[in-house]
Amino acid sequence: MLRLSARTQYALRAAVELAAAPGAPVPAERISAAQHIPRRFLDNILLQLRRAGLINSQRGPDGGYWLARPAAEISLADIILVIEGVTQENDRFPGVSEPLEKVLGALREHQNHLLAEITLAHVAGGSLPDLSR
Amino acid sequence: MLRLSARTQYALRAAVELAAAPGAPVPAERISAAQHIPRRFLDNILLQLRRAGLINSQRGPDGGYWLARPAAEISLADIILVIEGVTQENDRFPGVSEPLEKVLGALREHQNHLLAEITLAHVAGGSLPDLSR
DNA sequence: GATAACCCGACTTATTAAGTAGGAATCAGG
DNA sequence: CCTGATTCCTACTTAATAAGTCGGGTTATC
Repeated sequence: MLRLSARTQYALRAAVELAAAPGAPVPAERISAAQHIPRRFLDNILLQLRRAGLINSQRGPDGGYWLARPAAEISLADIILVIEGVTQENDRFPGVSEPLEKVLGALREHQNHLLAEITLAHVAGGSLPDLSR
Repeated sequence: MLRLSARTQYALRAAVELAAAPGAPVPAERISAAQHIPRRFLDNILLQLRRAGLINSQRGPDGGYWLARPAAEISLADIILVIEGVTQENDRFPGVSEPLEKVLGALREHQNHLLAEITLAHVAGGSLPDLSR
């Protein structure tokens, strides 16, 4: 079923936190406190997001992190993809069970579609698009 | 993201196999061969399905397993629920990330809805209902 | 040069997944 | 009532993944 690892959820929450504070670098410490994310673990995650080019960072006093693109141009799928990596598994459903592939495929497609629609701006702004589609 | 354990996939495939051979008991050995499922593991899974009341069994020669209800009355969700158990986790999304809860909720709901619609008869018969909803 | 921050790889620990093992119980046919 | 086919059941093993933790290094500002 649908399952997001703690790591992925943390990444999403951290990114939303950045989306909610545009303009100035946000230190990891503040994100950690606001979202209750273990500090060292968060470092780790932010590093991964930065390496993927989704966020930027600045060291030293008044340093911190900020989004590399406008919040409206970063989708939840972007972040999940970075954290979970490409899920390259094509399980075979032999014989009579073969239609199950279509079912799972449709499910994944819908999921990807929806997550690609929703941006950090939507979430941080509290105004989500229609979720029934 | 969407992920079904090997165990769950095996359970689905085994159930479809039963749906495709109504009337007579199907021995585990045949399911194992048709679906390439490790024999002992399959035993284990079928036992779980039986205990949940989804299938029946008969020991001895000409024994085997069969569906406890018509294939049209067993949904994929029924099977997944039995194997994965109730997923009782309500992760908190504090502060600005709170709307993420709605997003994940909507995703899960759509998933459950679709999986509750599709029955073993659909899959075994190869005629799936509209998957775009 | 002190302080505030990020940077980085490696390590640890707990849980879950995926199966395996060994046999006991049951049932049909001869 | 014996044999072989089959299910039933608990427990065990092994590998992978998840979820952090650790120890320090680097960079920037004042």
